Amino acid sequence: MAPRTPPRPFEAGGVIISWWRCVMLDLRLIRERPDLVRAAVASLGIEAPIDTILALDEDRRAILSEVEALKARRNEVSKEIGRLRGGPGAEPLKDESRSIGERIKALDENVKSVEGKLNSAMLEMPNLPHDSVPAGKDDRDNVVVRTVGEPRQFDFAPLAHWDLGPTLGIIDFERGVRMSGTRFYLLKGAGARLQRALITWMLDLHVAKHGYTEIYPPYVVREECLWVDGKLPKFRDNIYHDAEEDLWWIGTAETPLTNLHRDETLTLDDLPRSYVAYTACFRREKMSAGRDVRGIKRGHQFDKVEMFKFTTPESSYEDLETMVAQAEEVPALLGIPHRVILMCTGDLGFVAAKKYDVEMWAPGCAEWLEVSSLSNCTDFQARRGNMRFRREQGARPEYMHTLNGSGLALPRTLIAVIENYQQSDGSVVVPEVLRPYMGGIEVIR
RNA sequence: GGAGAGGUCGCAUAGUCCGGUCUAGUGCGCGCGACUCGAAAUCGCGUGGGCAGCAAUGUCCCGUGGGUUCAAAUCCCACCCUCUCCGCCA
Repeated sequence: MAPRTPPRPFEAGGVIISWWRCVMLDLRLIRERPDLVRAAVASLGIEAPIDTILALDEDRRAILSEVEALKARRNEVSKEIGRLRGGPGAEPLKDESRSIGERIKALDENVKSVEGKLNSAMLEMPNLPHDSVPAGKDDRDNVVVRTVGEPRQFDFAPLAHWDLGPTLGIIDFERGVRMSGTRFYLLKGAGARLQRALITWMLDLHVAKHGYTEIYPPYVVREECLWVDGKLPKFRDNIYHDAEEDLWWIGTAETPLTNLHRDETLTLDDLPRSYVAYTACFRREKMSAGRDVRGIKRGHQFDKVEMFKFTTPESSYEDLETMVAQAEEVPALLGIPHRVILMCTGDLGFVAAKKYDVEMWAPGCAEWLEVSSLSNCTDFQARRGNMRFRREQGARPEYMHTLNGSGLALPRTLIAVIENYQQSDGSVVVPEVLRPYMGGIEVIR
């Protein structure tokens, strides 16, 4: 691929003025079916500047036709001046061209300002939900699609990982906090190794069995990457940012993976493309302390194995089901109960057209832990990142569809393993599938 | 971090000094056709994208963004990226 610098989708002041224009939600759809778009957005419970967009779009097209006619005339006049080679008769033409130029300049500034506002507004437009997504207000309306596996029956009271971990010496909260503050911890000995085993095993599973290509991406990215994957503008406050170099720490491998084929036009043969990446993830998570943040469930830094797929519009929903099944294999092979939740419109968020969560049962803290979130983002990210494909040589490029899903998030999977495999004496049995990655250790004690 | 070279229509290159027949030439690749029993070779034609428009067509794009000019691939400024040498190092 040609190493070209992607234009930044904004400039100081937040006004977008690059060629990065009008490609978020298809502008034509908003223009032609505003009623439909309005209803869809309303079902998400998200505010979107649809009226602003409609007005700006109309403005833009009106100015554009005028300015293009002027430019056509100026090009003509300039050519004529060139033919005259400075001979007589050139001067009046220069005057005409000059005055046309002034009008063009004024109108161009208009266009720029209108397009800037239009692009900002378009970047605020969420993706629209698929027909198969249940209507609902919030997470209470999500649908449990299936529950797989029976919770283990304990003949003692199972402990939560925040008790088990420190006792076993595999989780150290105090020293983590001493180094880095609240919401940091460290894993130690067999605990650190168990997490590493999970990472390697999951990567191997997705590469060898599911055909994904492993990627080791950068953990810091430029701002435009976050616009492309849809983290911006919504999550600005949750992202760590190095002001000195203007680099942003990823909150998920989805961000670099989404940008993997940015500004590329692939062929149909290239699709689908499946990638899996293990990365650390960084999130500011400005939640207050409380039950939800006890233990290692929600830290500022965590590890995750992420699956990502670039695919075609006609197969993306099928691919989503496949990806969910691939994520479910992790709890299945670990022998831990899990369930699959279909998110309702009100809990879909900004970029997904359809989204499932996979949750694993943790008997110690007695809750279903979200270990994966799998989304079909349809062409939403592809439009933002100009990611296209051609069906055949010479055919018009079309936007790809992108999907992402955790192939599982780590500390939570670790929690589930520890809590499900604990024994009455406080030791933890290593699941069968992980033993080859644990140097044969069968029990952590 | 310092010094130098450079980013052109899939790839490779010409053009940039001296602004206007560059609405970007050539080769390769690719597509269609001719020749052929078939193929190679050869010959002919074609070969990007965005936006506006019912269309004809117009407009914009020579790394990105500005500026100068009647007119910018070409001149000026800033930035991004690549390469070479030096320095520094996991």
